[in-house]
Amino acid sequence: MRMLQIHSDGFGYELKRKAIKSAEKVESKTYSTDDSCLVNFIAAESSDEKNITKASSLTAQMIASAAEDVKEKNIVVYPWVHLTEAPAKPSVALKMLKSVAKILEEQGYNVVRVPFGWYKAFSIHCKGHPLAERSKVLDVETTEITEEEVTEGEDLTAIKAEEEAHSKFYIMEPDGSVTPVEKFDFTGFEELRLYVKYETAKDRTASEPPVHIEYMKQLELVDYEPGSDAGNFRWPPRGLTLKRAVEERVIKEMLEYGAHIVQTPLIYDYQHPSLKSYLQRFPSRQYVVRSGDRDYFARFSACFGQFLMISQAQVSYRQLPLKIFEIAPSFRREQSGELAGMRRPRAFTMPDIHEIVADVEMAKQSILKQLEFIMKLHAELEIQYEVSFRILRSFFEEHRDFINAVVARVGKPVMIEVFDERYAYFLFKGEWNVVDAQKKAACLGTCQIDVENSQRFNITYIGEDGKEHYPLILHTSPSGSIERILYGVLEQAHKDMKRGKKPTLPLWMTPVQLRLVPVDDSLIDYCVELGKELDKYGIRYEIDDRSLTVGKKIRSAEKLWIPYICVIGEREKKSGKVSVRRRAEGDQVEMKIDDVAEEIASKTSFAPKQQLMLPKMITKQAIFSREV
RNA sequence: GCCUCGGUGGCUAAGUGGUCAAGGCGUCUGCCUCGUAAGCAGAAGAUCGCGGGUUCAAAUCCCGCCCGGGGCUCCA
Repeated sequence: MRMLQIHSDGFGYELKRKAIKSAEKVESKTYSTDDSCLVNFIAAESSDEKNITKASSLTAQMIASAAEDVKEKNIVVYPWVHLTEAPAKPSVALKMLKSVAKILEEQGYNVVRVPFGWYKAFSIHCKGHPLAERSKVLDVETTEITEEEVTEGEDLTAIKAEEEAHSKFYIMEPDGSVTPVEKFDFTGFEELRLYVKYETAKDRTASEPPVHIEYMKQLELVDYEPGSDAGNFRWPPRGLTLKRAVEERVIKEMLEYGAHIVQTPLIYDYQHPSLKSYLQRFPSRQYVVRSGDRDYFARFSACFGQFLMISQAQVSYRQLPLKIFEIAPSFRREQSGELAGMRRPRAFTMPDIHEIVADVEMAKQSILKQLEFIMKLHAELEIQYEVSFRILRSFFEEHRDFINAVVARVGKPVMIEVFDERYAYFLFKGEWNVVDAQKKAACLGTCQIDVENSQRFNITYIGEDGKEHYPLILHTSPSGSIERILYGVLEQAHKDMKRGKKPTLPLWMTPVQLRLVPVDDSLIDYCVELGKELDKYGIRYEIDDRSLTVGKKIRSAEKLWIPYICVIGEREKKSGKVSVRRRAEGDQVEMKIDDVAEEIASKTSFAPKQQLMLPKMITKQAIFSREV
């Protein structure tokens, strides 16, 4: 906000014509007074948009203080955009000026607010005393520091630092060579080209909706819930089956990695000292939960719950690296315009592991180990992904061998962002991204070296010397949120379809792996018998017991992308085999039911057995959003 | 949050001021007992997102709100 203040003998204006479409409606086009008044020409700036309330109240404060100095009760608030080169949007400016006027009125001043959005003539007569002409500049953020009560350790400079930090983008190849992105030959790396373009040029135009949204409804996986807040989804049984299958898969991997599995609360106290400080890092995007006369926020990640838990645990150097894992919902109240299906919801399920390490050396070793499960899980998603690393320049230069080893393990060219000043809690961050049909990118897995939060949350371990030490913390999501995974696999299915392949979901997570299709009603009982064999292998199947033609039943199963469709008639009952349509192979073969089960089981042996979470008989299943 | 486009039975979708709001899918009933992507016939199902306004008359025009898509911004 910028402001020119004139203490004047009298003031008048006349509206000439509208300067902008959204000019305020007015009753009278002229105003004039001979009374003494303090005229404030005010320009709202784009920086004020970050916190209009604060900007308004500080501006009002400045005016009141100036009015106090010259003992003036009459105030004129005059919108004058020409004071700044970075004006706020008109709507914001108007909101702010209205708010300033209101605050001053409440304090007992006589306020005249000059209409917004008009070309005006005005007359003024400056009193000419030493305090009669003054100008003020308000920076919402820096002023906030001096005006607000700030507890020790709070770091308000971070957000600003992030804006000002400047960084360079490179492509790093598995052999360790580094090329600035603008000089790299992307031939053969089309998705990496798109990803880099998205990250650096910030080209974000899309005309079509994200393709996964259509599929998520048709396949009856997940759907909007108009009765909830935007970005909070409902999961019908097919989708829930998939979600659980993925969750259980990640949990299994984390247990094998040696993690402690925990669960922590969903809501947290705004007033808790560590959390208060942590929240200063981030814009206010929290869901607020009112309980009694106190406010809590719904967690936006699993970090604090785990940090608070570890900070009160007994940890010895003998247990390092110590691994804590949790998978549970998190909530971020993103701006409504940012929401986009499963790419960006407001409620999501995030697998989150925190690894406590003694020092940078141990951190590097652990990262190399984490890379193994991150790479493995992403491979199991059967999606194309692009990897990037964001690294503090000093760390990049001092640990070049480590960076080389990391990129070599990824095994293909990656994007590297090297930044000069640390703008967040990490000095090293890896991201595994998908690029979708809209040419937009979103991050799945991530791993970060956090050098800040052990102090903030007072997390310590007892070293060999018997003394307390602050560790480093590795923040890692082995797979990204379940919602993002679904987004990734559906977008991948779309890419496959464009290349002429039938779209599929990975066999281990697809809700129904096999459907038994009897050619007529008399064979339903036999299908139930066959189902018992499938149960022995933990195969997820259902039986199409509807009275439909075989063609119709096949079509129905194909529309749901069911990977194995088994047709059963008298012939099969006699031969003891079933006729199998295999989606991935695109063929039709005669097999014994045990062999089909064996095949599915062996292709999915790495995943825990997951039950299908609805009745097996299709006539007993409600229709939520599938077509047939 | 701002800008912009949209919302019509469970799904899809025609209708842009004037009779009982078209069709398709699905659902239900009956027939057919069926061999690898849509068998036949009939029936039920809609306060046209919600609220207000303009008009003799509103799904249709205007205002506000809710939900969704896209853009800006943002992405801990």
